Amino acid sequence: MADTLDPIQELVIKARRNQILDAATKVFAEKGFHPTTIKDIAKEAGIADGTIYNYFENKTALMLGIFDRLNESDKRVEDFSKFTAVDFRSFMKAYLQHRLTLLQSGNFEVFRVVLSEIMVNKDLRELYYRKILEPTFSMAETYFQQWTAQHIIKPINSGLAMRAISGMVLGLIVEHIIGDQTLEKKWDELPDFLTDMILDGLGVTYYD
Amino acid sequence: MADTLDPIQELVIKARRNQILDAATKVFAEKGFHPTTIKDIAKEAGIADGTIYNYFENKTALMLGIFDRLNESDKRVEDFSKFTAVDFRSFMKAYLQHRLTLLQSGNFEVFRVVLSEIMVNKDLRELYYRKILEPTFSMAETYFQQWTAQHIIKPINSGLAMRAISGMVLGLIVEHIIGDQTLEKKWDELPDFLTDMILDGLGVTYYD
Amino acid sequence: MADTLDPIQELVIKARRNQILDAATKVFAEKGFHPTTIKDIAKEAGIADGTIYNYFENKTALMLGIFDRLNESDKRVEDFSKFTAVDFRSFMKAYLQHRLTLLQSGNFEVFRVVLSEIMVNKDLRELYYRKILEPTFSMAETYFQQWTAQHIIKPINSGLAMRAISGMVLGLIVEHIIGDQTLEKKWDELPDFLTDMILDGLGVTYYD
Amino acid sequence: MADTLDPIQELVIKARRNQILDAATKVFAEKGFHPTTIKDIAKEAGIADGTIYNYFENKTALMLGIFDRLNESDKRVEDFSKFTAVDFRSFMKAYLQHRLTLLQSGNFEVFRVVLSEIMVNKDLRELYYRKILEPTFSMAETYFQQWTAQHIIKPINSGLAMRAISGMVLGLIVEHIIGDQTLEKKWDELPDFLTDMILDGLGVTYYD
DNA sequence: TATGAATGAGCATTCATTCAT
DNA sequence: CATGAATGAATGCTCATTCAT
Repeated sequence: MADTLDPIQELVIKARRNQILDAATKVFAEKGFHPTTIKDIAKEAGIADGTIYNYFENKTALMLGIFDRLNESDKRVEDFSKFTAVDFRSFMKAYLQHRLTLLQSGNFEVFRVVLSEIMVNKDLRELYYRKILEPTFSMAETYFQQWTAQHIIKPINSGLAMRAISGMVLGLIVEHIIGDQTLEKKWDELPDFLTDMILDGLGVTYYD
Repeated sequence: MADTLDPIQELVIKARRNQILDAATKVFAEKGFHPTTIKDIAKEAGIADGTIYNYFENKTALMLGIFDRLNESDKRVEDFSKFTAVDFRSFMKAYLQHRLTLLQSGNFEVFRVVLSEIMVNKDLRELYYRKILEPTFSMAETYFQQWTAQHIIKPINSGLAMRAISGMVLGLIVEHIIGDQTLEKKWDELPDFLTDMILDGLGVTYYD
Repeated sequence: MADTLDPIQELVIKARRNQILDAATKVFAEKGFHPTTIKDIAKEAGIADGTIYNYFENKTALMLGIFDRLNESDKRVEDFSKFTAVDFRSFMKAYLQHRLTLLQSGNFEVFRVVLSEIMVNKDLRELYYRKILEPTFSMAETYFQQWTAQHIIKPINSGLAMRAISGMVLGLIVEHIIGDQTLEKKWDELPDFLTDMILDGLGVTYYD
Repeated sequence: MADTLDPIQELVIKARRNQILDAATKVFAEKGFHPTTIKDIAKEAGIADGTIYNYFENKTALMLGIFDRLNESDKRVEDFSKFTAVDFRSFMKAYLQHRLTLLQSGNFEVFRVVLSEIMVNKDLRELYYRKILEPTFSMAETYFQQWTAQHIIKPINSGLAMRAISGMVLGLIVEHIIGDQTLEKKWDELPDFLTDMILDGLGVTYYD
């Protein structure tokens, strides 16, 4: 009858969805997507199997849901304008800091599963590209062009530069996920280190 | 009866294994690991389901097998000493060139599946780390330390530098896998671009 | 508290039952008994799932309910005394007319489902036999015996004759249900045709 | 490799299919189509659940299979030319005899389930019409027209006559299925009785 | 009474793996 | 060794029914 939901109902529904996604996140992180059964998730959430299907179309939708939540928490960050800093170096440091910290506190485990599935599931992949990668790239490129115009950075291919930097972050995360101990230990040093490396390069003189 | 195999037998076995792995590689690349059935692979290889189990313990072992073959072909490359170049810049360019070209010609699809599974499967992950990442890192670090000593590159944390660079390559591959069009188009420009970026940095002056 | 229901309450209940049965009839007719879910019916009726269980024991009881309503509307007709006609031929025509028209205007679809379920569900089958077939047969047989005594029809086995005739009607309905186009087109000619056939036979002479 | 099967293999497959269909027939007859589980059938057949799926696409295909077997056994009969008799009356008697006997010896139970499902399942219904009803009707009509031309029967609408007669048979079967005791007891008298009724009619004189 | 979220038993189907031939 | 039929455990998902509100 009513097209719109009682706002309280809406809250309850959101809470239940989150409860389920929390459980799914935890179990997926532990066992991976495919080996996890709906029963596993239901048990973890302390509800019946069937209840999950009142809130999610199917198992894949759970992945989507987790993905969306990651996405939401990302969005709050990804606005570069937040990183207002006096100079470019500080800006880059702040950005890297943020990006690399995001995954700590258990998020590594989720990201492991989500990224794994993204790589292999076309729908998820396209979603990830459209909702995250593309917007980020687009915004970042604008900034790079401004900085270039302001002679803050060299007049390089901003599209590639930005992809290289974000790729570097992504790759480091993957290496961390795969179990590299050095990265695990020195993760906090990365923002500083990478900033210097990106801005100044490794070469001993700038004309090398 | 015999502890050692007839060398001809051994060849036949190796050939059969490769035949199966070729099929598995193809089907995994098309459908992903979990959605692929043993029957799919058997059909692709033109043999019976059961035959596969004469050559591989189970489905996971097929993944391992594919992984090992990638590994083998990697090994032939990964020896940095091959990249003997007059100067460091040329060396870096050659290395990146090699690393980035490796995945072309259909290998992207396999790598997509293998990496996806590596991220999520503990055994595979450890194997990957132990057999590939760690040796590479170890060798690379040695080189970096030499270069530092020779004042070819700045005296930075060679462990992090090398992880950042290989991470960048890995991340760019992942971004490519995920479907980024810009990377697809400009893939060939990357070795040059990245070399400059890594050596000289993006900053407009080296003291910025 | 009260053993007897407020007559208004009773009306309300009857109305609600009918509302539900209307919905059930419609959906059963469209999708069949087993494929139809309680939710389907509730949605069609514009009420909640649970409400249905305030009026019907379970899903089967809905079938029973539909069946009973068909039964009721049948009863009003099945009294042969209604078909008072000057002669036997007119009587038979009127009866067949009535029987064959009964299912038109959407009732074919319901009957399809009900009959299908009757054939397979023991309870329903017995109910159908006890409440409909047997009484009808019983009444019809009485009439046949009268007609025989009055030399209106031949002195044949009235039990078989009557079963043959009603069987013919039933069979034609089933053939129609199954999708015979000829019957669909010529349905209206049947009363006349069948009457002649039943009374005069197909043989070219009566002593043939 | 081989497109054609080893003829022995083919026999084995046919035997296994029949074994499964025997079991399915039995259990369907006992419990009806929907309430029967694959496990029920597998248990009855003495094989594993999964084995059934090596021989049949899905549960519905089992119904189809049963239907096809009924169909086959029907075909051997339905050729009217078999019923060569000196006169039409003998012919009709032989035909009815055959038709009504066909379902005895346990076949009633199968037919109950098959017909029930036919009424409600569109695919099955169309199949039944196309493979059985239509060909039968078509052949029968030809015969009726011949008989009419030979003045053996009255010049009536042969399409309707034949549908009425086969409908009568079908309806009597349904009435029997539903549990009518009279029909059960007098089933054997039907061929004679119906023949007379069809040819001579019930009316006391042919001009009534 | 009406609601509809929660339940969980139940089922069709899949598929890795085995093993007799 | 090769085969492929047989296996049966495992799982995603459905849906009749209940019951707290």
